[in-house]
Amino acid sequence: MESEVAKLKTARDAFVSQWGALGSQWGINRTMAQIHALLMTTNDPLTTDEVMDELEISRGNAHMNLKELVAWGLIRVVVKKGERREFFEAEKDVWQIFTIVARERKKREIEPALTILNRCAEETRGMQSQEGKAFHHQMRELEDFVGFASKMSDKVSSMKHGLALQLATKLFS
Amino acid sequence: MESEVAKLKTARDAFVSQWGALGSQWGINRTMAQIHALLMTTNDPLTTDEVMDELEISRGNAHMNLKELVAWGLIRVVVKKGERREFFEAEKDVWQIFTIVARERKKREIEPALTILNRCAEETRGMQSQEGKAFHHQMRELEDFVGFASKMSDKVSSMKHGLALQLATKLFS
DNA sequence: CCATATTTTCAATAAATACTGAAAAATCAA
DNA sequence: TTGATTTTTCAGTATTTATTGAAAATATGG
Repeated sequence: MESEVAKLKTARDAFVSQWGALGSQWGINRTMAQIHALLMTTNDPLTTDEVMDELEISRGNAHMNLKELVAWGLIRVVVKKGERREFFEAEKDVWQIFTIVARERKKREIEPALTILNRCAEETRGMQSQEGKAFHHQMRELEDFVGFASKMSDKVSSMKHGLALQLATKLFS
Repeated sequence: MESEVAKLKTARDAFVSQWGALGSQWGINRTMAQIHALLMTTNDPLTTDEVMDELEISRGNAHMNLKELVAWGLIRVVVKKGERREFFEAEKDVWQIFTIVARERKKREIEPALTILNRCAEETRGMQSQEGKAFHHQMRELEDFVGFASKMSDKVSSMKHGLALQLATKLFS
């Protein structure tokens, strides 16, 4: 019979590997998603070398992706007294994770779209032709909708976990 | 002075090109996003050859991406009487576009995540060690949250545009 | 200041993804 | 059934993105 320790290792490895594969779908690179998965399921903070060993990746790769995760706010640098090396630990609260990802996606996906739509709408304002009017109208429709989504994203992200859950439950029960 | 027709062409080209660039961020390939942008801002349905000419892409590329957009439901095939070729036209309603994209993202991003989380949680159920319990707990937390997001996505997608807007407005005003 | 540990950078390379173009298959009208 | 038109497929190629590994830069303790 397999020991609990071995089973846990298997489960964690599966999680890390598959979360990494999912990362691609999310527009996050595989290694970044794997490191995040690893740290989310590790109690003690890890060093760069431990991450390298665990995922069998190069130092450069580990370093770049750790820094990127820190920049997102999904992991933190931990300093241990008497230790020269840096340690990394993940934010584990799901609502925090969600709001961080939502904020990042808004920045990358929603805001640039708004900029484009606004510019295209402005440049075609007051056009006389049927074609021009139709284009302008379509740009405005998209702009309104994306702008609305942007505001919704802000509102939801700024809520506390409990409140959001409560609200949603009431709404849809 | 530039004619309105010329200005419109410039605006549309900018939209197509930049919407395509945005597509990458969204996990949609550039050409697919460009074709979608082109058809969203064109009144009359276009043939494969017109799309090829407009975007300066190969037949294979145009064909594949048109079919993919049809599979998503973002564009439709139109048959004109007396015409042997197929024409394509885009869904222009923003709420429709949103629900289609939301459904597709749920399928690609949320459902596979749920499967992974559920399996990892099940495989570590009842573990005795501190580490095992912590892992199991983290998987459950993530599973609950993602499951909740999945339900929310369904509910919102099934609403009519007006209703969703009204609801959201009331909520956040 | 020196020796050593650690972090950071980045050119070269590998891997993944998208695109082309031409051939094959399917469709249609006569 | 034939020949012309249109759609579909896909091997080869190009482009983009991710990763390596080693050198350079930085930080630390003595």
